[in-house]
Amino acid sequence: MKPTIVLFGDDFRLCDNRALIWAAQRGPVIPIYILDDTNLNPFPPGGAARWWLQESIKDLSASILKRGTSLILRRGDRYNVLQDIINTTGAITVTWNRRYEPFLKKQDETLAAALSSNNIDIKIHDGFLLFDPTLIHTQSGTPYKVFTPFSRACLSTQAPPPPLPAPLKITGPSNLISDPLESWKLVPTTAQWPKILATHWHIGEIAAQKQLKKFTDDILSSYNIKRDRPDHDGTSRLSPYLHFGQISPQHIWHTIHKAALSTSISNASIERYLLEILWREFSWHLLSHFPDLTHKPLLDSFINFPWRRDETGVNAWKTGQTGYPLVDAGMRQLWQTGWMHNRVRMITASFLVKHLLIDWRVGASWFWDTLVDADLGNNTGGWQWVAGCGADSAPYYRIFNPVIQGNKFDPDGTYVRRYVPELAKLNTRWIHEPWKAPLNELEKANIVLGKTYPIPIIAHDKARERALLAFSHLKSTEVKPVFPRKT
DNA sequence: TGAAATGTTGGGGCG
DNA sequence: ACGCCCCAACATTTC
Repeated sequence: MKPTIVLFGDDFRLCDNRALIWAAQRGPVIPIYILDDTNLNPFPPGGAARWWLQESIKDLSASILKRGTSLILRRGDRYNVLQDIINTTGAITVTWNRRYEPFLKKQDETLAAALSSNNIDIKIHDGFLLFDPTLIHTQSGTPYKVFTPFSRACLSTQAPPPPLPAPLKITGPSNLISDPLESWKLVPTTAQWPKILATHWHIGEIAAQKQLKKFTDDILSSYNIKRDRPDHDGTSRLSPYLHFGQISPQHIWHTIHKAALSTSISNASIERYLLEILWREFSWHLLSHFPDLTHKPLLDSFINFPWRRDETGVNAWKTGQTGYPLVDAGMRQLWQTGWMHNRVRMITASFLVKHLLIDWRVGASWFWDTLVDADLGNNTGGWQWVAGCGADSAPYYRIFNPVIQGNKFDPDGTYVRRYVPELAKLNTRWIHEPWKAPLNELEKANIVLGKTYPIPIIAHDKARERALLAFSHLKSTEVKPVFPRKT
């Protein structure tokens, strides 16, 4: 029996890895990960993601080794590398799980065509999304551009297949050359930040499953209430695992449904979480249908929007020095931990786009570089949503007030105090608006505004007024709202 | 999965 | 008993 080459991509798992499981059932397997940085990928993984990638490769290597063979690491053009392996092993079949990042998708299609023309059998499996984007569409056959009907369509179609167990044994040739992972230099060896990130995360397939269990056991029951509270650990924190395929969305989907049956978890929490998973699905389906969305607004009216250029403002935003405690806490959480609470993502993004009138792509690219869960579908969808130029997105006049949001979702200031320690001693009354605190209150807390903590780089009411004016010019060309159809 | 402005209501103080 | 003002609480509309 000739070996089957399993080409790993964004699927660093054995469990429910359909390409791997399919190959292992047929016979010998050559699992391989190819780092292809010879190409012109417009969205190569950023710093934080490269760190997670490196750790994921280590984890996958170890677990494949336990099952009986080795993960082969190679760097270079994917076609050339595969041809080399094919020539030395006599393999005639290559399999992988489908990818959806526009550039990678195209690259995979080219690869499949090239190998096929050399009489290599290609078998492509699914597992990154719950539903096939070509199968979820409106009655007229067009992609959904509004979330609610999209989610309804997902929920009323055939349920995703249950996850498959990991292959017990993987056999394969053991004489293949593999690069030492260190030689790829995915992460700078001298930098401090990877060490700091490492204190916040456990990476790997087992870690992903543990996190899912922790979520369903301890967090899910109050998800509906706590998911908006950055001061609580109320979210799933599964995003990086999901992005790197250390857990499949099918696995999550079925686990959540099981939890809904066997425990007293409220329907509201279950439904809320499933909707969040479907937002991911929505973003990816849209990106799959409109591959330009990574750099082009869905709404044409935004194409010539006069975004401001403001190096100083962008820098204050990136480093968490805007003078708005909640915004700064979020941006610092991002830098320190490679992750930011979802509500705070909306608030910080809104601040950049609406208060500072900076192009959403500037923010998207910073998130892309710093998030361990940097995910082209979610990131693109999220930023277009905030900017108001995407599908079913926030209207232009929805401008988050960081003070109100802070009082509402971080009422004790716990989150701000954690990430903006220079404000830690400030009375809760002023924690989200230190510029209004009486001088003696600031003194008591050892704060000198403008020295130990910045004065707001822009006044909220002025910024709001300016944004409303700027965005209101779009109105005339805005897409008209859809009215209910006559039946 | 906003916020601010504007409108409405109703209870209490008071002449 | 009544009208009037004030204003908080809530509702609606506007950005």
